[in-house]
This record gives sequence, C-alpha cells and structure tokens, in this order.
Amino acid sequence: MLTNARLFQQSYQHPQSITAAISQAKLVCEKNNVRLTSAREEILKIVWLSHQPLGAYQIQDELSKLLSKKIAPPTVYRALAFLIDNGLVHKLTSLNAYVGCPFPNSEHSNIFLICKGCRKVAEAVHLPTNETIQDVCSKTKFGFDAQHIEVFGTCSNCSSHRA
Amino acid sequence: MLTNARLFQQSYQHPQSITAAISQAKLVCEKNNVRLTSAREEILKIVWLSHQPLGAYQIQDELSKLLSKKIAPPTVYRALAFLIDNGLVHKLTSLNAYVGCPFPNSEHSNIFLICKGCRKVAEAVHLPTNETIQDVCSKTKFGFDAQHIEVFGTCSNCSSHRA
DNA sequence: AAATATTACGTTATAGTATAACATAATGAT
DNA sequence: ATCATTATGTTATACTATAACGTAATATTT
Repeated sequence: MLTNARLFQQSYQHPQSITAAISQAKLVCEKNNVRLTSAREEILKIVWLSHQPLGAYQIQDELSKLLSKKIAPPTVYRALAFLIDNGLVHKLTSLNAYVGCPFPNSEHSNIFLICKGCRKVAEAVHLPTNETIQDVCSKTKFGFDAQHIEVFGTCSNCSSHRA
Repeated sequence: MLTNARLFQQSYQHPQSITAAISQAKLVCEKNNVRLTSAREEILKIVWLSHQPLGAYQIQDELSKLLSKKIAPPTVYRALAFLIDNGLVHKLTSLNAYVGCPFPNSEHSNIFLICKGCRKVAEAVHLPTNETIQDVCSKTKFGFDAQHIEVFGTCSNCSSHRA
C-alpha cells in the first residue's frame, strides 16, 4: 500500500517534498505536453506548503500575499482545474478544499484519510480496495471510470494526544 | 451485496417505493425519538420521487410549487440536515446534491454509483469494501469514523443504449 | 390545564464557493 | 513575421450554504 500517512506525524516536516513535488510536476507536464506556468506552479507550491487542505479562497489570499497584488477567483480556479486535470492536485469534495497529490504519476485510487482532529489529510493507494470496488461495478454492470473515497476519523497522532 | 442498482434500469419505475420509504422513515424517527414533521416528510418525498439526485435549490422549487408559497433556503437545508442526521438522505458531495437512502436502517458503507449518462445514482452496501477500508485504516493507525465513496461511470442501461 | 422548556419554522441578510463572458497577453507553429 | 493557440486579467454574476433572530408549535412539568 502506498500512502503519505506519515504526514500525520508530529515530527513529519514535509521535508524537501515541495521541491520534489515541483520537479515531479514538471515531469508530468512535460509528459502530458502541457505548460506549468508560474501561476500554476505557485499555486501548486502553496497547496503543498500547507499541511491542511486549502480552500480556493485561502489559496487566493496566499497567492495575493506572495505576489503583492490582487488575484481574482478565476485565476485560482483555472490553475486548480489544470492541476487537477493533470493529477497534481485533488479536490476533497466534502471539504471544498484542495490537496497536493503525493504520487502524481501512478494510476491510483484516491483514498483520502481526513483527520477530524488536526484536519490533515493523507492519501493512500490500496489495490485491494480498488478490486472490491471493481467487484461492486461488475455485479451491478456499472462501467467504471473513476472513484473518490473519503474516510473520516482520527489520525494516530491526534488519538494519542487526546487520549 | 445490497444495492438499489436496478434503479438504473429503464423499466424500473420506483414502484410504491416512495410510500415504503416514508413508512421506513417513520419507523426510523420513532426509533431515534425525533419528529418527522410535514416539511421534512415533504422534502423526503421530493427527494425520493426524483430519479436523479436533487440540489437544495431544486428541492426548494419543488416544495415551493407543492405548497404554493415561497420557501427560503434555510427551510430546505434544515430539513436536509435532519434527514441526513437520521440516515434517510445522503449528500453526494461531488454533485452538491441529495438522494434518498434506500436502506436507512442498516449500518452501511455509502458506496454511490453515479452514472454520467443518465445522472442517476445507485447505492450499494458491500462488506468486502468496508473491510479493505478498515485495512487501510489499521495499517495507517487511523481511527475510522465514517466513509463516503463515490464511483463514477456508466450504468448498464446507458452503455447498452449508447453502444 | 397552565406554565415552562424544548424543538421546529419563518424571515432577512449574508457568507462561501464557483463560473460565464469577454478583453488582453503570452507562447507555439507555419 | 504572421497566425493560431493557449493562458491570464477583469468584471460581473450564479450557485451553495449558513448566521441570527423572532415566532410558532410541541413536549414536559407542575
């Protein structure tokens, strides 16, 4: 199972993962033959720098601060749409918030573990879950395109601190 | 596996399922010691009568027509919150839309099959999927509370007609 | 049955999320 | 260098949801 669940750990400090994420992103964009413009790159960085998922208007604020000028919502939403299309960012629909994808290359299953305590989110790739979902689809003769799984609960760090 | 996927079928006509849903709802409310007021009941009927998930403002329109008077958003959202709390309705977060729950009594796993063709949604209960999600949680030491799974694709009826 | 507490509803205003539409600028291809 | 394509800026607006406060209905206690 592939996961960035260590993100929950107190000590985990998103090491050089932002720069790693950016170089990954550049590769992905090159492969997809699309452009990682500066607005897109800045927004990707902003999303990555946050440990919690960010709302579009939080991103707007950050970008506005960073560039010292007003940013309008379409700028943010267009960049997010681009990043999502290219698998670099995910939207957590229950939160209306956005997170960087830790493994943008892999075909994956989008399982998000959302901690109610610290509001951090980890992503996991778990083939057995993909398989059971496929089973549901075949039993209902439903042609699968994509799935989005949000799991709510408490991460280990929060449960040990609250206990 | 428990599912209402037959809902996708052309022939399926939501038989007396609305009245069945209402009596189910009455039982659930009695059990939970809460009141199924007329506003709540009307909104539950409206949601059930629709084959597609409805947005809050669509529900507002329907209720407004039905009662021949203006209905304000809080009326709808309050009723929806109640119905959701009592497991009678689900929100599809990717669509900002609401559907009646076909099996409100059971502890279940909220797998929604969303057809991109006809926009209908079926719900399924599938224990193996629950188990794999539990596995993800235990591997990441994540204390599970709830899950929400949306699967996107094409239902059998739509794929046979488009083929 | 009257008084009180609780729960639900009506109403107005406003907050939060997202996109349409059109003009301008930057980049890529011929 | 020209043209086509893609990206961005800007303004306005649509869509989704809730806060706050007053009134009404229902339940509970006496």
